[in-house]
Amino acid sequence: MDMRRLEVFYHVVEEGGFTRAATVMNLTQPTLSAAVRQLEDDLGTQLLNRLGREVSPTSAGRLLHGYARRIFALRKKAIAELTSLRTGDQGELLLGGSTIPGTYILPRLVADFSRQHAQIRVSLQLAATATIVNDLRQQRLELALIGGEINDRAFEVIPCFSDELVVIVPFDHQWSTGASIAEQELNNVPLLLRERGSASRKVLEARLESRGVSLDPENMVAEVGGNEALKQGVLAGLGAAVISRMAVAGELQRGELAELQLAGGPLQRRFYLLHARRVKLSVAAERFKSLVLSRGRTAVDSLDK
Amino acid sequence: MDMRRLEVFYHVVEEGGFTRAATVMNLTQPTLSAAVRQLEDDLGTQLLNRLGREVSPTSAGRLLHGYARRIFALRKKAIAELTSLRTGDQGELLLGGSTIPGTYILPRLVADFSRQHAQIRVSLQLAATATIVNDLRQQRLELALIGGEINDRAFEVIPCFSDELVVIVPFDHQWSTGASIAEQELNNVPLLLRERGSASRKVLEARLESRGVSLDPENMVAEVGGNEALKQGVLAGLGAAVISRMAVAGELQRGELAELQLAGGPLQRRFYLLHARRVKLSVAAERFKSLVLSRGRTAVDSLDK
DNA sequence: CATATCCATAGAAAACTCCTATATGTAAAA
DNA sequence: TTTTACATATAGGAGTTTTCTATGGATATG
Repeated sequence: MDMRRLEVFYHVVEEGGFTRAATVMNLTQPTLSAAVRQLEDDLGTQLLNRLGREVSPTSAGRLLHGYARRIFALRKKAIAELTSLRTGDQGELLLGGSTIPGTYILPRLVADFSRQHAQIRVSLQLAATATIVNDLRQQRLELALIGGEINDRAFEVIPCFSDELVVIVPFDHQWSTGASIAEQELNNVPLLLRERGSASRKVLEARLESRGVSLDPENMVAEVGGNEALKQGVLAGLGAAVISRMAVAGELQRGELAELQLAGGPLQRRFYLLHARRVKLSVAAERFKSLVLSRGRTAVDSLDK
Repeated sequence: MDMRRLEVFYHVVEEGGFTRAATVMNLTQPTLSAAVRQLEDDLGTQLLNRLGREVSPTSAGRLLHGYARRIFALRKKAIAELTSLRTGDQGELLLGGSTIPGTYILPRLVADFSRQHAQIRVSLQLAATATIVNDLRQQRLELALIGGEINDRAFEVIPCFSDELVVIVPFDHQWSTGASIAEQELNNVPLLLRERGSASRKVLEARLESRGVSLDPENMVAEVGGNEALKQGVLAGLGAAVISRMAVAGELQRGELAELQLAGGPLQRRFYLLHARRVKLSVAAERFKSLVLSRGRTAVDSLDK
């Protein structure tokens, strides 16, 4: 069943005649005549009773007209929704975040964004960097902010926001009065570490390597699979740890944990905003990207110096 | 938004690629490429992300695909319903009947028809002949069985079924023993009549006129607007009446009323099956028409002799 | 009975659809 | 990295379809 002809038929019924319908559709009457006849041939059913003055649908015609109305209403609605999606009035935004940015950075950005774009549903998935990247590739996510570095030309990667890893000890630790320690001294105390492969641990190891120090396995009290658990371990007095400042900002301020300066200077790390290069961003995602960059770009620029 | 292109887009998403969709649609891949591109231009929105290996919809594309699925499902359903309507498997039949045929003939026919075509909803409207004819003209009814004669080439009129008007008197009436009376004798007893213009009255007046008799207004006890009321009047002993045999068959059999033979022979009248000539009958109506004619045609043939 | 109005038909012009051939790009294999 | 396989994009032309103009036929109205 040809949709164009169905549309002609629909208008003919709606206007109660070929000539009137032709006017509405900006076509000529013979065109509509032919279209309806072809539709009737196609369906093998007479759809209209042609009376002299006007035209009325047969029972088959009434049935079909009901369907046609629903079909063209759907089309109209689809166009309207596409338009409002194109102008960014509504839509869905699927975000991903690795642990630190997903916990301490994105929630605030999402809140601000949602306030400005109440019609856009935002979903934020927290997961390991590798999972996030995979979901981006399969388009289960559109945009993500992660901690690990990505070297894949399939993704557009924009450095964005930064974080400092700090050495923390319990507030009553022997070092808690010392303002600064050398990197090698980390081997002199029980140390809690994140798991091998985590971004935090990579940054720490890179710093130690540049100083010619390697971690003494004897000192590792625990390998912990999460920043919160790591923090709890230090709070419990198990030892020292290197952790994102964002994760312990509260505890440091309240004096529950003490912070030490590393001799080699602050341990900086970057976060990265990324999305699949070939997937066109939705208007919503484009807007969120702008928001993230306007907030997080300046912080990175200072790191580059 | 062109429906043909929407259909192409729908299949491309459904099959996950242009080439596969082209195979399914019996078209070539460049055709689909062009169609989707034109659809995207038309809507001003990118609908598909063309990755190297395969193709996936953008968020706009997913939205549109949902609508497309519903639209084409509706079309499919419409075709299915039209087909079952064309083969007469289901549908609606709007019948009309004037008093006598609508009360004493059509109900039985409708019952038989419904038993054979359980899927077809039948509605039967009883009304005066003029109302029925008007409803046929406006297509509120498809087919009707009436008593009055119609002279309008807009209708196909088929004589069908017949009825006899009989003279009835109360069972204890002075005439109730007499087997036959002359027409002019009707003026010698109180007479109940149907209203002027009713088909029954026209038939009676025509017979009297052919005998050179006219009704004596003095004798008319009542002009009654309905056969049932007329019958009750005679049963109550108000006088004699001329009425359809069908309306009093039970009373005659039970001896509650007595029947007289007119000297001029039985007063026959015909019924007519009719429908608007220009309106194509539905399959259901066509079948009902056949049923009516097979039952009612023979009875009429005998009248023509 | 003439007139106005509406639908059907015929044939030609315009538009579009679809195809073939080819280019380009991507992902997996050598 | 280069090759191979596979997928989409592009260009131009053949074929079909759509649409138009002109005209004829049927019906209701004055």
